Amino acid sequence: MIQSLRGMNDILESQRFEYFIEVATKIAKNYGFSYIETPLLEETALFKRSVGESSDIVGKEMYQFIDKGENDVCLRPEGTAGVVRAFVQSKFDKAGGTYKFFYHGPMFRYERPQKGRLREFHQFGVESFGEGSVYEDATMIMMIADIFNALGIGYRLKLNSLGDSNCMPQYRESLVSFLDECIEEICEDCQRRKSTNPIRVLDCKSEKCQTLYVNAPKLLNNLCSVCNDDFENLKKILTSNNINFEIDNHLVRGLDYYSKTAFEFVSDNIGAQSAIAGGGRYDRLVEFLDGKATPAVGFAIGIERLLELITMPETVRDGYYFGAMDDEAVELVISLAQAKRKTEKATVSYKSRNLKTHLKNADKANAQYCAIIGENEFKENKIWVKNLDEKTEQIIPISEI
RNA sequence: GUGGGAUUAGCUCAGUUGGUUAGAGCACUGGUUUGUGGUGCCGGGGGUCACGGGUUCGAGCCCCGCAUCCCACCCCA
Repeated sequence: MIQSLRGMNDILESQRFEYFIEVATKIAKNYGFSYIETPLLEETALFKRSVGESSDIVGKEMYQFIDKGENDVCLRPEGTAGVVRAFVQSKFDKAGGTYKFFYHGPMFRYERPQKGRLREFHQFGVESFGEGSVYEDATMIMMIADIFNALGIGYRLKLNSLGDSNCMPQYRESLVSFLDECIEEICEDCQRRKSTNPIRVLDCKSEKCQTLYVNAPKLLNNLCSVCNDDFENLKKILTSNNINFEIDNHLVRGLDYYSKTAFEFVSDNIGAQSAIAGGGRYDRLVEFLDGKATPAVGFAIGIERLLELITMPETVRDGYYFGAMDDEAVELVISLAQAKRKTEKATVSYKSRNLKTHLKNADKANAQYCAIIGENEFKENKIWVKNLDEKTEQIIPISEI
């Protein structure tokens, strides 16, 4: 038997999946976002320059290969880079103004699979270009909160600010000199991080490192006045809109392009892979990808991780089930179902059955009405219709069904 | 990439110290004295015990390998 590749699943819980897309799409549109779809395959350089070569995603997790035209390409490991590429390629950066996109689709990362971590997984994401106000950051967070609330998903929101090109380099320097002082005591990973992306040491899982970093310079204490004011405003607007959050000094997003606001929504009910949404501001990325400097902010939601957390709406009976009790009436009920489908859902049994079996089948099919032609009805050109919710039934002429 | 656990029917799982023809519940399917479902009763089909080797008179059970899933690390949505 041929199996799907490791970490790549068929989507069989399609009702939950569809319902999530439906709810998230509706809310994103309410916030003024419109749908964008970009290719699954992109030039490898796109991700090297945006996500960053120091990240694990680019460093060791990409499905990368040389195609038949000798292009170095890879399956997208995340969604933002492609949207930014499309934004720049379409010259929206030069046109100016604001642009707001949402998307959903598969992402690919070659990782060891476990619960909540697949090699092909699906994200719903949103990107906003041209809006530098921190209120847009707050709006992003409120949009996610709306989506999760609509789906009945509980969460905790972690918040941090990474600073901008003004204060971040300075902070990085003081962090590196701090690391130099305790270089002998920190773990191997952190020693490597010191040169590749020092900020990431803050997120180190080693207890020993974390004990040492208690005395490390704090991001939030080193923000410039602009970043600090923005962060204060962000907290204020979230509070006044009843969004609960916790400040997490160690929240460092794993992609290199983030600056200023960084946030992560986590769930305590799905195991170790607890991040269900993450995002932040990336004001420099458009420039990195050869566009005109444009402020931007976005987020992504991991759909598979949410699926089991979604509270589905109660299913209601819907449509018709048609059946016949004698072979000679089967073709007639097929025609009736065919006509009914112009306006409603209709299923039909191709086999003649006794009434009890038809009712069972109609119930299983979750039909609202069970419409049956038996011996008597067939003679009289009538059909027996039962409302399965109200348990009422009537016999009506076939022309009236 | 590292460490640990698991894998028996479509699903959830039993299966004794290695010993005839591998079981249950659910699901599916057929019937159930007169045409009434979601909740009665009786029957039926369905298994290369993940896969490949090995030990043994004999392996679902013991050993080795491998694949996948799960858990933790790591990473992140």
